Amino acid sequence: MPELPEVETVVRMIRPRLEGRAIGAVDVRWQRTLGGSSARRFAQGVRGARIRRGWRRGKFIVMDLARAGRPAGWLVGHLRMTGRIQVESRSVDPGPYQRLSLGLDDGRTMHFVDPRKFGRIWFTRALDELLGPLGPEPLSEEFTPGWLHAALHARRRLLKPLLLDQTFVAGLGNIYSDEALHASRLHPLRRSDRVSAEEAARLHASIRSTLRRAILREGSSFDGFYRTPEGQPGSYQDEFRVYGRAGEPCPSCGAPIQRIVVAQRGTHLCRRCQGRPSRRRGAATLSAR
DNA sequence: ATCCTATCCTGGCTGC
DNA sequence: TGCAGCCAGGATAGGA
Repeated sequence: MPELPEVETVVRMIRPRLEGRAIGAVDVRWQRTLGGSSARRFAQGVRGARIRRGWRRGKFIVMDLARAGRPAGWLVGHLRMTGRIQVESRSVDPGPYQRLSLGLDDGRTMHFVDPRKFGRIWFTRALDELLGPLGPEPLSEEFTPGWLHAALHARRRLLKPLLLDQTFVAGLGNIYSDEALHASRLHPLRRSDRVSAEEAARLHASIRSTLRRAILREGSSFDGFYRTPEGQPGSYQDEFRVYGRAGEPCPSCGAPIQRIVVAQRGTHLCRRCQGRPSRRRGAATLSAR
């Protein structure tokens, strides 16, 4: 699923094809891709605008738009689970899952393709309404071990759902949360306010190294969905230590990887390496789906 | 404050 | 072979 490393890869690849281009024809094939906005309003916002710069915030793809050299709102995309962005010459058929297409002034077309229809593309003049709630970028200078420790103690949440919460830290999803927790030897059911400064520092380092390594590998592909805009799979799935490896031996200690369900998400861990969950009042949130 | 469930969606899988 | 039913998952809304 596209998480921070996949979205970063997409942005790096589409930037050179989109920056400087002006948007022409707007073709909306699935209304709800626009997230409630009307096709007319969307088209008015983007048609004729020029893309100045493309960048990433969390799992959002952001394109600064301009008209006559002046800022004119933003084109924002979120791939959710199965969204893809392809920039192709006009003759290339985007296939049956085409949801939205934007003509470009170099004769090419940017397609948003999304089998499961969860992805969204917005035009907005108030970028902060979309990005404002996000927590810090985990690869930014703002994200420090000290900040993480304090932030963990400001909440009383289980680690796994907290890492998935985009208002806590932006960009982690199910895969990289599991991988980072394993690398830091912390159980996904540990309570955030009971994590020591040393453990928080470990988690901080693990989140960063996992994401950086995954970016180098252009993300993870394993279910046929995620592909780079070049159409190539990423390769970080070859380095998964726990995700999707239930029953296989832990690469650190050899004990079998377990799969539990936390916050409705498949969660993978090594019980030997990652210790025990924090004791909670009442029964645990552990259910075997 | 935090948790849980349902919702949005479809392709792929399981089991009959 | 065909088909019903379940499952995955990011984000969010609403209820407990």
